[in-house]
Amino acid sequence: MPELPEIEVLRRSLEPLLVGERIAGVRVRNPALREPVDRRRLGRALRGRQIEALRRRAKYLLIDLEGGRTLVVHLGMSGRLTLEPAAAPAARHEHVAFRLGNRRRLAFRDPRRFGLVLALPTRRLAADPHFAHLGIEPLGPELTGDRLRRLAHGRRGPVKGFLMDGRLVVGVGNIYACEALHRAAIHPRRSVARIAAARWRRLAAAVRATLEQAIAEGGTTLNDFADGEGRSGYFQVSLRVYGREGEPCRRCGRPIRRLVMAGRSTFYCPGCQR
DNA sequence: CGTAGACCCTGCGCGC
DNA sequence: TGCGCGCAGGGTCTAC
Repeated sequence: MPELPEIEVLRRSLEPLLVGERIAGVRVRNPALREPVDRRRLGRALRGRQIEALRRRAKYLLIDLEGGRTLVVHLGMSGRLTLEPAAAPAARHEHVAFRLGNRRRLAFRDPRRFGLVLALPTRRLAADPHFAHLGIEPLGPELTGDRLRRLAHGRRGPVKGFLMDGRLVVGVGNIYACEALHRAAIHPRRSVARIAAARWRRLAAAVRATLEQAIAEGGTTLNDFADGEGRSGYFQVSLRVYGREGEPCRRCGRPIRRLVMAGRSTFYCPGCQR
């Protein structure tokens, strides 16, 4: 499921279905996620409380409850969060389930268990270690070419790693880093020390446009979600380079290449990315 | 300090 | 058909 657009699409689709509902109970089948789930704390923080709002910070989904509590969910690499009929049997890897009052349950499924489920006091979210170090939101007004240029000051590494560093800019994962760099015509290996102001502006615009387009296209899977199928939206997104090794660049026709950076597949066009 | 690599874990598709 | 390998959208920690 997860890069920022997928979480944002999930947030928008769940919001009308969850706001006003009450969490009747929490069931933890397997607490061994990225951090161990504390059954008692989670149950005590959530049980009986009504859901007031759904927010997002970086790739974290924030479910605000009455009484100043927030349910924090991170999907890791393989997490899904879906609404199921209460009577439906639990799917494989459904590690946590939130029983709702409307004969449904909110099911957290995550085969690889890189995800996260915890409850925090709403007012202490920003200071919590999970959030305190996070960088700027790429869809907000903070993301400008000038801001990126200043963030890069004193750094030398490749621009792809810079984009994916959540302490600087949040929400840009491996797929959309590749996509945004192609849109901006910048080579993923280019050092941030060798990017001038105009190129930074191009990159900021490309990141924003890439994420916004993915959200718009992901929105078409909303109905899937409401049906409880929880299908990924990736197959709908028109990717320019990711997963297209050997196929022609849609801009210049040269074959897309794949290389490995920091252990992650990186796709780019050798013809038009400099 | 900034950066690269290992690691956490399961499932899937591929070549043999 | 079965097996081993490489790969997968995230984040954190350690070692240089």
